[in-house]
Amino acid sequence: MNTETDFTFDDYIMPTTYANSQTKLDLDPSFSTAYSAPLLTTPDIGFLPTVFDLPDSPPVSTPPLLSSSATISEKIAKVNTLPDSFLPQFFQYSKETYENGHKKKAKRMNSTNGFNNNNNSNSSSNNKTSDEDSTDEDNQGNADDVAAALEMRRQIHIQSEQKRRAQISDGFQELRQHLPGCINKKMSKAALLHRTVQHLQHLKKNQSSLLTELERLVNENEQLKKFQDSVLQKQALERMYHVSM
DNA sequence: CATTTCGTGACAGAGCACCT
DNA sequence: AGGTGCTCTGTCACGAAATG
Repeated sequence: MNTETDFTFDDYIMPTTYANSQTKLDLDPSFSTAYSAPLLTTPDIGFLPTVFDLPDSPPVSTPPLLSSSATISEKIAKVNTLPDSFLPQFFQYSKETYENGHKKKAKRMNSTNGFNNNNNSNSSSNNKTSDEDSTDEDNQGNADDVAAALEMRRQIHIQSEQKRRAQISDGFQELRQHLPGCINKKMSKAALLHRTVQHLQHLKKNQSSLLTELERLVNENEQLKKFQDSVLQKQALERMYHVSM
């Protein structure tokens, strides 16, 4: 399990199928490493840490248990909080825009200056021609320049719109990849969005039931631990009684 | 025929230059 | 310093064309 700061998208989305419990719950590291004893497998729960370790050997020093309320609350908060490493994916485009800001500004300045310079050169040429009286050729040249500028602006606008649509399409394609049953399946964008909402609701429901089950197991483990302690205490007293006899 | 793709105009926001 | 005008960029909505 990754640390809280090293969180990936896959870690964030909890697995949907736990029925065949070959996949064990990915709990807190302290939980899985604390119990080196083999795990009891139960048909409904899937796994259960063994707390019954009752040979004559002295009681094993058990690591600190998960405190039911605090840890569960922490789990819930963790699951419902976006990890930092996930956030840049949302702001990727803005970040690129920010990082390229200076380049774009410079480019813009160059283009505007170039355009203005052209205009200035044109105006200067106009001044020259104004001395010689304006001719149809100059008017035609200005008209051509304006038309070229408009055409360039139009092409830029078209490319900008194409880029934007490509980003949207990529987003839908990526979304499709993450939705079970939607890969390589023909589905309209509206249906895809609807399916996404359904899937999110399903994940939230699964998450809720898993956290409930986790809480139940932690409580059960605490009860078993108390029972283990009482049994060990009883055994110790009986040993003392037999020795003194 | 529903859906997607594409070009286009309109608009908002940001940045810059120029003017007062 | 603040106002103004201009340009650029990104976004949205619309209609037409293309697609399956």
